Parts: sequence; C-alpha cells; structure tokens
Amino acid sequence: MTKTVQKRTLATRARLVEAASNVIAENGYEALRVEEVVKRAGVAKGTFFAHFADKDALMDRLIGEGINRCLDELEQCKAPADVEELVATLMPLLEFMTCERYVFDVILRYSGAAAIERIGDIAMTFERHGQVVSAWLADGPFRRDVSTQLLAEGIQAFSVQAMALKFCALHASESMESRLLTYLRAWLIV
Amino acid sequence: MTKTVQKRTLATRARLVEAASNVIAENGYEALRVEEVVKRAGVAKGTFFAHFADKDALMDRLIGEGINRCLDELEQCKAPADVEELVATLMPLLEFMTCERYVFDVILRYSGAAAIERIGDIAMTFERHGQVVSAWLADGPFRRDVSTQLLAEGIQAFSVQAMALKFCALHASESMESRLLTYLRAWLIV
DNA sequence: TAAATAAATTGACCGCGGTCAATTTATATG
DNA sequence: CATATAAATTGACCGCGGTCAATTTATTTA
Repeated sequence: MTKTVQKRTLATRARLVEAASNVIAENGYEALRVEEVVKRAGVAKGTFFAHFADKDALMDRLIGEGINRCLDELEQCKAPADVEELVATLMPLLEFMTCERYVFDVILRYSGAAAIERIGDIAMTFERHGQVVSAWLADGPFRRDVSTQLLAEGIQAFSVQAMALKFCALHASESMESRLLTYLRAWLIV
Repeated sequence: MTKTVQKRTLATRARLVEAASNVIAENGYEALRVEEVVKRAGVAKGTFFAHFADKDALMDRLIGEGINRCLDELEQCKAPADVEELVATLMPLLEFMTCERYVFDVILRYSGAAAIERIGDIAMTFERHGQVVSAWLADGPFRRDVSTQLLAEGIQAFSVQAMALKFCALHASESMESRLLTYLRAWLIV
C-alpha cells in the first residue's frame, strides 16, 4: 500500500490542465480537442489518458472548478430575505451552467455521479449547493412543513428545468430568471 | 414549391428504421452503430445521413416512439385519485426513460428542442405528457392556487430529478418511486 | 554504483460518426 | 422516345476520442 506519486506526475497533470484552461479561455468548452491540449502541453496523446479516464473526466474537473467558484461567491452572500432575492442570488451560477449548451449537457450527465466508484467534481458541487441553499432556507419566510433538505432538492430540480427550457425552441420567449421565479414562488411560499 | 417524394425514399427510410429497431431489440440502444444499421439495411453509409441529420436524430425518433407508446397507455388511464396513484401510473414511463443510462441522456439532451428549426419527437412527447398530466390535475385532490400547467411542469421537473438520482452513486439507496412520491406529496398536496 | 523493478510516457493504430464529389436512378420537358 | 434536370445513393475519406505494446525514466534493492 505504498503511494508513489512522482512530482513529474503532478507537473504533467498541471501542464495538461493549464493547456486545457487556455484552450477553453480562447475558444470555449465545446471546441476543446484532446489533441490540441496535448500539443500545447508538449506530451503524447496517450499521456493524457494516463491522467484522465476520458475527455469527460477533464471536463468534469474544469466545469466543476467553475461551479465551485460560483459557490464560493454564494457562500459569501447573506441568506436571501425572499424568493425574489433567492433567485437573483442564484442567477450567476445558473448563467455559468448554461454559458454553453455543451457545458449544460456535461453537467446534466455528471450531476449524478457518473461511475459507481468515482464521484466526480460536478456531483460534489451539487451536494455543496444543496447545503448552502438548505442553510438559507432555515431562516427565511419559506414553508416549513417539509425539511430544508427537501426544499433544496426541489430548488435544484426547478433550476434544472428552468435552465433546460433556456435551450428549448418551444419556450424561448420567457427568461430563465422569470421562469425560475414562477416555479419557486409556487414551491417555497407558505 | 413542388414536393417530389419518391416512394424509393420512403422505402429506404423504412428499411433503416426497421434495421435500427432490430439492432436495438437485440443489443439495446447504446450498442447501436450506424455501420451496423446500414449493413443490415443494405445501403451505404452516406445514405443514412441523407435520411437523418445524425445518429442522435435517429435516436430521437426511436426513443420518441417508445415514449409515445407509454403515453398511449397513460391516456387510457382514468385520472389518478391521489398522489400515490399518480406516481404509480407514471412509473412505466419513468422505467422506460431510464431503461439505459444512454437513453436517459438522449432524452435530457432532446427534451428541449435541440435545434431552433426542427422540434424533435422527444420534445413533442414532453408537450404531450404535460397535457395528459395537466388534465388529470384538474379534477383531483390537488392544490389549486396555481395553474395545472404549472403543476404539470413541476411534475416533470421532479420526475427528471428522481430519474437522475437513480443513476447517482450518492443516492442509490432510495427507489425512484419512493423518491418521486416524497417530491410530489410536497408539491401537489393542498 | 549497478542491476532489478515499478511508474510514466510514447505514438502508431483502431472504432465510429460524419462529409462530399462523383455516380446512378427517377422524373419532367420538348 | 430522347434529352435535360432533379433527387437519391455510393464509398473513399476525414476528424477525433480512445487503446496498448513498446520504450524511457524514476525508484528500490543487492
């Protein structure tokens, strides 16, 4: 049970992540190609897959990072005083999650842990999100007949719905924010 | 503005769909390969893409068919008398939608219309689902302070959440049905 | 320090979805 | 019926994610 982590390993992985971040900064998430990443990192293609199970695993990590940055902001906020404030506070996170259709697709695919053994970064952010929101609900003008945990899960469900409809041709007219507002008024109000 | 639809076209498309259905019946949705489908249909690969924009378009159609079969059943049912009955009635549909992880992923991706111009089969089934459920809610012991339309959207949101958690390692313990029951009791009860 | 062992890296190769210029087949026109 | 025109079909080819036996580099052992 020896853990032999060479620092070369860390260095290579860091170079891969760095290169990937640059590609994304320049062209967005969807345009990322593994071949471009390894070229910039100066390693062979096989090396990439020695560090990440597949391309999605890299995305899980990078998008997870982005979500966590949003959650860092959320944690700074004081508990919203009403539904309007709650929705407004959540918006930056939802905007990031829907910055690209591809990003939203990856999030949906990984919001539940993808594999049995490995629980991905994105799945962990959903847990964290639930806890942050749950804490807010404890001292606000919201219904109390069910647990804050359940209310928080509902907020996630409605958030996903509102985000999904952003990409839906059938419902493009209403904004994500106003839609979520409608949902959460019906869900949270006593 | 002449529409010249050769019957050869229809025949070829039917052969492709037939072949695809057979492959799926034998090996499931995820295992479907376009090359296998065209081989069985006796046409070249390019022909497939003259009939379907991409592989997903075929999946949208075939999975959409499956959902519509479930909805046909649902329409036969009389309006559920309470939440328990409602959930029980919905289960066959949810079971089909989660018969494979791949199937659920495709459904999520296409539940909103994928492209602006073309509204896919799966997206249409969500509309249909909303209408069927909405009609049920009009005469049942459910809350009436918001529209049945909104309630139906919430049922969809919670259904998606319950299905997603079925594939989630973090929440594998509770069944899809009991989870949905918890959600909908909190959502629908007056 | 040299030999043995384990870990990291390499790049040719594969599978499979998707493209397109060229060809075949059907339909409209004189 | 012959010719022009449009539609359908073909298959070689490409892009890109992912694999793996062979090789290089680091660590352990004698």
